[in-house]
Amino acid sequence: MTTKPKILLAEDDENLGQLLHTYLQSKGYEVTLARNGKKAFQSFTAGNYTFCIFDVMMPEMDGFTLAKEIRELDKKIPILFLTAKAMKEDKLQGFAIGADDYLTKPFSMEELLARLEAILRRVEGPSKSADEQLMVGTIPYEPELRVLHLKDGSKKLTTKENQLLHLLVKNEREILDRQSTLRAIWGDDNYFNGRSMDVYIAKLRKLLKEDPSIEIMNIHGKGFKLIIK
Amino acid sequence: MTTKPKILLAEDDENLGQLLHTYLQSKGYEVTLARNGKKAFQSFTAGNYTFCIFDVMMPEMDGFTLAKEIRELDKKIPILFLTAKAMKEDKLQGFAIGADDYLTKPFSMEELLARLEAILRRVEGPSKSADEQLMVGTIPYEPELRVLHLKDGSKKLTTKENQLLHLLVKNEREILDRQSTLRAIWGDDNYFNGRSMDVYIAKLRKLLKEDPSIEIMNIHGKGFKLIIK
DNA sequence: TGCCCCTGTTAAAAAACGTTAAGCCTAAGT
DNA sequence: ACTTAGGCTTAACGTTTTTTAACAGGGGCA
Repeated sequence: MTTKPKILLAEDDENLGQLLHTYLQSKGYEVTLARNGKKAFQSFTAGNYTFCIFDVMMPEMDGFTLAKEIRELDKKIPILFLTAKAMKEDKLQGFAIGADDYLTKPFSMEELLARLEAILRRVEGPSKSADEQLMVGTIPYEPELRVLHLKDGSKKLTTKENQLLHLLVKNEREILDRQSTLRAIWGDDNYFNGRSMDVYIAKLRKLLKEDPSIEIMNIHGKGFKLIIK
Repeated sequence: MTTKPKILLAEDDENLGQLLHTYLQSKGYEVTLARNGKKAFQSFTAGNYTFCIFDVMMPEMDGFTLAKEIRELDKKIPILFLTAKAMKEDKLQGFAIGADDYLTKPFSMEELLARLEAILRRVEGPSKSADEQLMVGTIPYEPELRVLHLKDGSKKLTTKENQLLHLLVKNEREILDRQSTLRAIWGDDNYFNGRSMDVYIAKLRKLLKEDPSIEIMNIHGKGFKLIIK
């Protein structure tokens, strides 16, 4: 099966819902967005889905109950939960085990995508590899292999260099928010991690200097933005 | 056709444990009985199981936590819980959704068997049973026999080499978390075991060098990742 | 203008990892 | 009991990666 996976997304928050919808679509998934559990359930029975993402807290029918109902119909479809931060540990535990995965709000899109793809990979077998070849300006870049193909030989990136560059590239022409980025890569946005990030921005700038049309622009007080002229 | 499924049974009650053990064996399963969660975890990492049955209440490490640790290493292995009757509803819910199934004590052997086989039937798919022949890049690898078929003869792996390689292979393209791995194979993630693991990574790298498309990549501060280019 | 906070950059310090070899333990054979 | 061999751990040393420090500009705003 090489068709793109169909994802059922149940999220009542308009903003987050739309955001996830467009993001996942841009990553090549076919997404159905349902505003509550009941609608989600209806969609589920109508369509042929390969993956579910449910917000736990929703009107009409919560993600919990929804999952239960769906498990009645399909015992093996992967379900990923989005849970509120305030959720109690012992409840979370329940999810952690049985749900295929769960994410605590707030989370980064990248994190969601990573988890999702990890699960899909397992379920579908190692048939397709996400071994994409991106371009940063004129420079070929393979994020999975952490390699940048510069004119004078290939440069292996370090973990952090790669994470940061990958984020920049995936969000080309969009502001990469300082705080979110720090939380995504460093786990915490304290002062020192911030400085560390600045150091890595400098490193990347130096690496990418070979193509003068590439610019990592600073948006004062906001973050960075990758621009290809 | 596959060989008989290997079941990991974790149950602290001697009587019930023995009973289930013999019963399941008589039904054609290969069963390993662990008396507590910690031992179960060790067994899990040592052997190649297709199914788990965990008592929720156990000394050392409860079935809950056990499942959580195991899910770090194998996202799709079916887990069936045995729960006490007195268990609270909302905790049960957690299980109900995510666990592949659960049984409330007391239950009949027949019931257990029925559920077990129901799950196995629907999971079956690409049956990854014992004595399978995996491929690491172009190198044939038999985890059960702990043998790697290199160009210049077969190499018998040591216990640790095999455990680590098996984990890497099962989690190809995914990060193998340092801590989880250490707990899984060494039982404890202290400094020295960490260094020991690094030594084994070096050994594996040397062994697998014959296929240059194989890379054991380090994710700084996180763990390792097996990548086949 | 002057001040403060944010960023740019380089270098030093610290932490994590890579690798080889020596030590230690255990189990098997004598 | 002695010896040997294999497997695992610890030590030692080298390298890489990341963080922290230090200093130098800049941007925005009173």
